[in-house]
Amino acid sequence: MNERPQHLSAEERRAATVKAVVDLAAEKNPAEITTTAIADRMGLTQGALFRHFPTKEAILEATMSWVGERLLVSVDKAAEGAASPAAALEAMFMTHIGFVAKHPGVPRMLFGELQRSDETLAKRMVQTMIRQYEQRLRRVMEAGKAQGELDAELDVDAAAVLFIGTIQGLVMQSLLAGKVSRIRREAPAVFAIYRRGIGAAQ
Amino acid sequence: MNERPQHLSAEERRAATVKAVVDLAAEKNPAEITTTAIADRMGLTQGALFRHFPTKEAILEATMSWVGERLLVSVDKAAEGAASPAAALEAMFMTHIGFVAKHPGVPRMLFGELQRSDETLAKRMVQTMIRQYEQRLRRVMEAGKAQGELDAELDVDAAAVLFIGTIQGLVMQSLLAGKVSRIRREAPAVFAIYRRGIGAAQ
DNA sequence: TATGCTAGTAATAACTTACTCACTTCATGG
DNA sequence: CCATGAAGTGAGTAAGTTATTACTAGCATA
Repeated sequence: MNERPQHLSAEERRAATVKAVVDLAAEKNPAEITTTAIADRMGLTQGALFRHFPTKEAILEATMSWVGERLLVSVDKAAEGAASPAAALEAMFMTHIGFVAKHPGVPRMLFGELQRSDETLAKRMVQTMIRQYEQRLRRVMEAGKAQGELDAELDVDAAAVLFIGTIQGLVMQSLLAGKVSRIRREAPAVFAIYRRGIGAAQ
Repeated sequence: MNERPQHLSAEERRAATVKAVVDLAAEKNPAEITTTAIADRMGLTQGALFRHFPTKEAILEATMSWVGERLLVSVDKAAEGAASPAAALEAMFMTHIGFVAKHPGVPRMLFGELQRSDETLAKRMVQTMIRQYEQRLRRVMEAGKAQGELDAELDVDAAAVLFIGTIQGLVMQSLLAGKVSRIRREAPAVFAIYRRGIGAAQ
């Protein structure tokens, strides 16, 4: 669990902390991630964390920032290379699923953060991120409608909600089964139904 | 917050406790529901709770049991009265959404329970409940396939996952917006897309 | 090599949590 | 009407939480 501590620069240490949080979230309830657990994972004493972050909140903020950037960037990149709006949606979906399969703790943390009753910065960061994500989805879908690939009557707001729900459903399934591997295997079939729901009539 | 305490029978007190937990979950992070918060809500001292439940875990188990019964029964009843498999699915969906709108804390608690790393009884109860739910969905969908109302090629496992994800997406949206009212308004449009995804080709 | 700075330690303060228990209050049947 | 058992009180405990701080180890460079 804990190796011998090594001197890292402040920047490296902050990055290592974020990585530790993301890793821990994959293994246990994000609500149970204590500063002690983070420090143990890094082979550090608990107090040392507060050399680099003023509060635990700040650790969560840094983690949300990391997640937001990585996820949006990779999803954007996937959409860019696609030949059509529908292909872009599928690429976004599969990239997102790949990200989640690689970092299973991420969707749990996001959902957990959204549940918090107090209005923290970390929570607002998650809200902003999801809204940006939805905006991207709506844009692609509007393009799909315009060129006739998607249903002309499609309610893009509802479709964006369902897109995210589709992923959430797969995450829930992986929690049920206790293993993340299923998520990758089941994703195509689930997306196929979604794709059919938004597509133009045959 | 707390009224004057009244003497209740053990059975009534246990029921009141479950209700307090469900209510609290609607307002705050389920992870933050402490025994003190529950007792306060009931106008009781914290120690009194342990006259009726041996542990906090037992309180959660009782709550999960309450949720499971109520949800499954009302969904079953909705499906029974439907004219066709597709109508049954829609009735189940709308009933489920109605339940969630009435008890917004419920889906959060279920998800939170699934996230727990330790194998508690409450967690296993949630797993069992969702599996039963999926089984009912699959049965209705198979009937829909058989009579040609649903796509003959439909992957019912994936469709069941997506059904639950559809609800989960709406819950997430209500967390984003901070109000539950939206969920009822947006549900029909989201279900319409889902319905289209599983329906027979035109 | 000496010096100054940064990272890390370890003890602990301040607080919260679930749970316990000796005692008190209540309500109801003989 | 009062004895008795159940429900409730409130003070307490042990364990665990974030955060603070006096001190130490390690690195870079003048």
